[in-house]
Amino acid sequence: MATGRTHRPATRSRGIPEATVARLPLYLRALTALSERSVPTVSSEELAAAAGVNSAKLRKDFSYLGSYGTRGVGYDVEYLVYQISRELGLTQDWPVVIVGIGNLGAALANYGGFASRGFRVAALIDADPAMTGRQVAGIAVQHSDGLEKIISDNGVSIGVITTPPGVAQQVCDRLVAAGVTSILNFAPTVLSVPDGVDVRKVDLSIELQILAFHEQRKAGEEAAAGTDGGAPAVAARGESASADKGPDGDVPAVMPA
Amino acid sequence: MATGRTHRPATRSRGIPEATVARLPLYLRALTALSERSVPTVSSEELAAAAGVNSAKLRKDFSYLGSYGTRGVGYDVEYLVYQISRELGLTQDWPVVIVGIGNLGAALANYGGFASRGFRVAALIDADPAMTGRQVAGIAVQHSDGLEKIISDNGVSIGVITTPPGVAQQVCDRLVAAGVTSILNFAPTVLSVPDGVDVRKVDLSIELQILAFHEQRKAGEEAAAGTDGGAPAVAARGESASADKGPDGDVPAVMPA
DNA sequence: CCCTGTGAATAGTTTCACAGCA
DNA sequence: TGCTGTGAAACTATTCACAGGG
Repeated sequence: MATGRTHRPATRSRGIPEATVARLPLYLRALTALSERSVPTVSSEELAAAAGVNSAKLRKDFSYLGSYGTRGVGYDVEYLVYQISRELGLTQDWPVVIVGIGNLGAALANYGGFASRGFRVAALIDADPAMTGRQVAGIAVQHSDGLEKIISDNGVSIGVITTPPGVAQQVCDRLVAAGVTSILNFAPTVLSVPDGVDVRKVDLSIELQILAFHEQRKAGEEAAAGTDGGAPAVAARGESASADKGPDGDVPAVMPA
Repeated sequence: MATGRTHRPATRSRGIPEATVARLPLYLRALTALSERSVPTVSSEELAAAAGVNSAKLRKDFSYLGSYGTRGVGYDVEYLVYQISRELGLTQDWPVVIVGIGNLGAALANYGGFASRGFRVAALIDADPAMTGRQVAGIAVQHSDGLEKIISDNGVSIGVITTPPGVAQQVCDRLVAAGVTSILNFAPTVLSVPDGVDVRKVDLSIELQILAFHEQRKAGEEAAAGTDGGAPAVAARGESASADKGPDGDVPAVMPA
């Protein structure tokens, strides 16, 4: 696996922390909303509130991009929209393919948030011949036989996998072999990819499980409180009852790896 | 708004780090697969590979749960499945409602990963009268007028929001008022909730944007043929605006695999 | 003054490396 | 001997608090 090789000489002129990168889209969305309301400038405090983070964090994040604010005033909304877009690479066009057109694939194809950023759904691909030719979100579904050609004809470097888990790895392999170097995986499987290929995963049930964990803590917390009969207290072995967890509104997206 | 508690006791007891909690579902999935293949025990090295993490991390994670392994041997698969399930609160039944039955809501309703864990879709709710009564994943969609009654009748404490962003906050408010204390939000909006309510969000376009960021770096990388000479003033100061990307070193893969 | 930008302090996470038990 | 469990070190991220420009 990862082989610890390359020990980056720590050259860090332009090294934006992962945690910051993961928040840039958040700021961008908030800024876009302000822009649509023709708000000209915004303070770190206001923008932070709109993005759901705290202002010190936001200022620190922006400091990695450069000094784009004006002391005593705030940030110019349009300028910041542009800078963040550029930093994220959204000023260019990213053709994307979605493989596996079930409900989830269709949901993604219809999702407005893609087109409004730099993403363009170049193709929808499915292995089921019955799906081929069907229109989803105004795009004709193509059969997976042509996957390689579709990738190279469209210069696709980002692929989205929304197939059943059983075929996700082989779809992934084909995507990578065809030239895709970034994959967003919705299938509940661990994908293995060669060095140089990025994978991010979104796992629907993991998020729920994390919520359940915290929910359970809450339930245990009100120890003596006789709540409704809806929640059966599971009394396993010697339980701890003390649970403490900073409730916390701003948990970033899915999970930085 | 961190308000809430000052700081946790922090000492020993039962404070499992968030990062660890977020990985437990991953381990659980890998273990479940092993269990289905009737594998009796597994070493940290093997399990880590299956879950896509490194073994030191996995052992550290497990050490927060207790000492469930056997030195020189590994972990008992069934026992660990049980322990993790219990820790995550999956040994109890979690009725869940999904609000907003578009493609995404339907995808979630059909998602097998829920039922197989402790989650049960108690109701599908939509504001569109045309959806009411329609069957999705074998469950009849109910109108949102009855939301409060559905929540309390079923003792629901976890809600999933898959509505358009414009109505997400009001749906959220109603869920919370009706007693929901954990929310999984798929709408691209920042939800505000009272203290004590957990919100996690899954944002499809954010993930793509993060990929685009790294993808852009890769593309610019070949330009950096010249060795990055002496590190410029560490301060990252100066060198403001302009200059499209002065890409440098590599960005490690998001997920070593 | 107000608000940004940022060093310094703190908190949280990962990795190392090895003691110790089956 | 082989593998877990865990302190300690290294690294990353967040928060504080204030210097300093507008």
